[in-house]
Amino acid sequence: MTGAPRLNTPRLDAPRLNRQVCFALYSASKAATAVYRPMLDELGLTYPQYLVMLVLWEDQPRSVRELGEELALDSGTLSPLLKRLESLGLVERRRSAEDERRVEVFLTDAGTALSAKSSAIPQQLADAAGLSAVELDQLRETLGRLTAALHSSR
Amino acid sequence: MTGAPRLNTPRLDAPRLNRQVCFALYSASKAATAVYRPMLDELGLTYPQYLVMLVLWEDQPRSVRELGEELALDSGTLSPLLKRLESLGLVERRRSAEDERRVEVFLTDAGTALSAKSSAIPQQLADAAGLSAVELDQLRETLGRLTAALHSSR
DNA sequence: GGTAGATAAGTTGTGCACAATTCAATTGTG
DNA sequence: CACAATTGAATTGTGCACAACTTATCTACC
Repeated sequence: MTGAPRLNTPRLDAPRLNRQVCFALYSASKAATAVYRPMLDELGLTYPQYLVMLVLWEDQPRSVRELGEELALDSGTLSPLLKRLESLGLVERRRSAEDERRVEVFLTDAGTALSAKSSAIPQQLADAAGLSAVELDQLRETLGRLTAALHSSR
Repeated sequence: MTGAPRLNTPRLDAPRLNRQVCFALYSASKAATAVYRPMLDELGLTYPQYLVMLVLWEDQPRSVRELGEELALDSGTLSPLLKRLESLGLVERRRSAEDERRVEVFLTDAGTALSAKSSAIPQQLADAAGLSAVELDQLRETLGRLTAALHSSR
């Protein structure tokens, strides 16, 4: 491996490309939440609130810290969001008995029941995406590697 | 084309997959802006402000409406953002003489000069992304199709 | 030329997202 | 045991993002 670096693929304009990729990411993410919005409106949820409910539907209770790790959100975002979910009657927050610093988030019956109402949403999104299952899988994999690389670069 | 529908690729769990893709999108977008943040801090810009400057560096003046079309942002987001750029001394806003409904956004000398200081950012991002130029190109293309499909589904 | 409808920008209100700070509870160490 | 450092959650402040609304201007059509 000596000599001048030489790419075995056509040289692309990486900086401009990268800018386009970052904007494409920002743009696609906004477009996806815009498609979610009318569906989630019927549940009375925002997209971040829906993400929290998805985590809780998988396993509960979860502490605020655990939710934050799963979703990459800090307490500054989660604390008021969870208060809104609580005032909607979907979750309850209780101080942990073992460690009184921790706040455990539980689903209420209404919170558990909401899962059924949300079951059609993923398929609707998949339909709106206009990509094949294989493409979606590849996209998810690439985005996962990208996110990991971006995090490790800090 | 008769008979039961049959996919020529392994059946993947589209709903769960799709949920993962949407979260991966949301997550990657946040990770990218987090990598931008310390670089943009040195310019005194946020990521959305940087996007506006990128558009203006390409061609100016631009009306608020034109900026909104390029970036998919409405006046509720752009009006206060542009005021902040103006108070930073980077842009100027003037009512158009031909159409007094329009507000034209111009770069100041300081705004033009900032372009040079930002020139290293795209390459730094490309480095942090950890993907090849070909992968970035494919990602951009897929995201573009995804965004278009999501928009047309509304 | 007068008026209805469309368009451009701004304002208001709600809800993230995140940095920085605060406070209480817990853990580790001498 | 004491107490410094750490951890978990909440609070404060700034800046998007977007829906809904307001105001001013412009265009079309009569």
